Amino acid sequence: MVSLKDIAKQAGASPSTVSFVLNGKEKEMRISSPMAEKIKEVARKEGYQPNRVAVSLRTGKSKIIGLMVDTIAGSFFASLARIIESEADAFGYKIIYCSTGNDVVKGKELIRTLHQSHVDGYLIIPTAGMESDINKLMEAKKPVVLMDSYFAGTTVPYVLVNNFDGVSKGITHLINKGYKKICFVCNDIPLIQMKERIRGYTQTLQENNIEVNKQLILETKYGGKREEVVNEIASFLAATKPQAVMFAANYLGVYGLESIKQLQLKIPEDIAVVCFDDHEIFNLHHPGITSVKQPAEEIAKVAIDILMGEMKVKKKSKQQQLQLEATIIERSST
Amino acid sequence: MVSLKDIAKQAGASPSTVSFVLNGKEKEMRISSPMAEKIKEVARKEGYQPNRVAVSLRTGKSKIIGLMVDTIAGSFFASLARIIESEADAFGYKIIYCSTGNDVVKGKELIRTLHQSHVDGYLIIPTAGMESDINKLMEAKKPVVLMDSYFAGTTVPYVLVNNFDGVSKGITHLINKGYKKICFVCNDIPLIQMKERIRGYTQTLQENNIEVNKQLILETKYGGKREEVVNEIASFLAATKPQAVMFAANYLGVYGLESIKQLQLKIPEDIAVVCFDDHEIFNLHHPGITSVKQPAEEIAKVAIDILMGEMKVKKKSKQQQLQLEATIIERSST
DNA sequence: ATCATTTGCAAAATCGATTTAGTAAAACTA
DNA sequence: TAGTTTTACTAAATCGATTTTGCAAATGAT
Repeated sequence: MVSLKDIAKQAGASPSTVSFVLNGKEKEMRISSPMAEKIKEVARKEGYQPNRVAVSLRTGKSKIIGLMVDTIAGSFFASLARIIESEADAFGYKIIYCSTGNDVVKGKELIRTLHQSHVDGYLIIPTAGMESDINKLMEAKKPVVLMDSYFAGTTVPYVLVNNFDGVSKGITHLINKGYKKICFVCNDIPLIQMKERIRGYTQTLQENNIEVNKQLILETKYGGKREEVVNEIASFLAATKPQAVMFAANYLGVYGLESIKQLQLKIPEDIAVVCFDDHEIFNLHHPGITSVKQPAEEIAKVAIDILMGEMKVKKKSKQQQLQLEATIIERSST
Repeated sequence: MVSLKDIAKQAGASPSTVSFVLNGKEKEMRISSPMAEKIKEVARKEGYQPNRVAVSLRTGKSKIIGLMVDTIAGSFFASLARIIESEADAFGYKIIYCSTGNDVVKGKELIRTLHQSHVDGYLIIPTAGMESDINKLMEAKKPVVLMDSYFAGTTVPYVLVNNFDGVSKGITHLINKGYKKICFVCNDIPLIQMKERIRGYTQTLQENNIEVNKQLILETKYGGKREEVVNEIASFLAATKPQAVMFAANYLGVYGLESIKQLQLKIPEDIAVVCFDDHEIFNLHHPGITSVKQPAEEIAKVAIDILMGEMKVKKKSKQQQLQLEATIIERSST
């Protein structure tokens, strides 16, 4: 690899002069234009590329953003990742992905690794138990933006869908279609977004003068085996016999469809279905499954914007904590 | 951040001594055990973590592997990524993901960025036009392993499914079920794996004494809009009226199911379906779609193994270029 | 003509580790 | 006891950039 020193030697200049010129400080450092031209010429000819590791060591900046997610396989992540990558690229930043696999210990380790690797900023989809680590990052003045969830009462910036309103839209849609006995299937993730979704369910029913029956809420174990969850949902639906069901997450919807298939129920005749968070499968399924779609692209864009503000790459956004609107996609399941 | 120098000061030793001890070279450098213990004690107490950037600059090693894929959203990638990450972790390596979005220019840029970031090794799912860049990496003696595809006639190590045999298994399965008029839907990616899949189709038919009719092969444009491809497949199937169809990639299968839905054909009564490369949707679909599953986990493991061999982290694998067996998953579509 | 500025660049310090070369003191040898 | 070897470290060079300080030569002011 050709180094700055090599360029200096070839151009008959000192390394400092070369650095000034190639970093656009020739005016400021009053380098003569013949000298500057010579240096640029040599650098171009030799295809000089600065050693990012050296730059990072000296400047303390890596131009890299760490993106931590629970699982890299999810479809929500997939839609986020593409946008985040291209948005970051526009600011000259690269992304390092890593997944915690919903393992707190691994999450802590990863934060440490990213920290050691001197990433300039963090985009995190937090899992339970990460609050303290994230607070440490904040104390260390590291730019952090959370996505998909957040911790109540902190000043950590976040961007996520309005979970309460999203579920409310789904439930309202069902009520408007005439369904009264509506089940809700969620999981036991101890994060705020799930609480919000449950609140969206109960409160919307109340507002429509429908009595809330706790028996109609199923809280499945998060991380449970697919088969077990499918069976759990099946027996729940068999026992409660609702007119409609709303699933609180797309994977629950996918599992739920399997349960419904098992029970040989017809959608929407025997049971209407709505799911929070869209999935390709819902579109392809026969009949199509009505779902509440998260504004993934917008979330990604806003998150990067806030982060760039924190990193002083652009001017700071006024709003650091916000919830974006979900939209309902009507298909044939309701 | 606490640095090696700080530890040295606190322990009353020189930075070099601290470095020796913390890198397990105390014997070799005959550091006295009281001194060594003191240093370890201080390092532990202060929670010292070496600055990876500095280490990387000095040693030229980053303990990072670059993983380049065409798109991060694909399900094949999702299954690969998890395994690759955990396998690499076992060797103390981290993964940087990046996606080319099937853009040759972006791919070239990314290789340069990774190179500048001093990644120790490359795992690449190559796209058309990357051959020269990959050859350059090989010339520079960089450890590279290709996945999912390869370039004929080069010595670049690769791991992928046996595409020929995989398709052959699918077609054989259809023939055994009694289907004779079998269509094949593929795309125009100019990569070897697609050629192999087409060869798998034609050759298997021939071996079973079924005449190959070029009219029964549809080559869709890769990267075409979903709707257009769906319509293209629909009119193709309407025109050819086959007893069975095999799709050469899982996204084609997904699109194809939509086409079939459009045509209001019943699976498998009106048309039997097999797809190369499994997808969650095929399991959930009613009826389930028979597919040929790639051994994604094995591919990931073997790729990492070869790469570690190249990087001299473990002893070199004997075989550097290999194709793994696909397995057929029988569902109700055939 | 003399002193003060400005110009144009180079020297050297720095980031935080690793690694080679060097060096007192202790131990051993003859 | 003088010379050699071993022990137990430390000093300094190094990786490749950035950035502060320094310093002749040219220019300007009086």
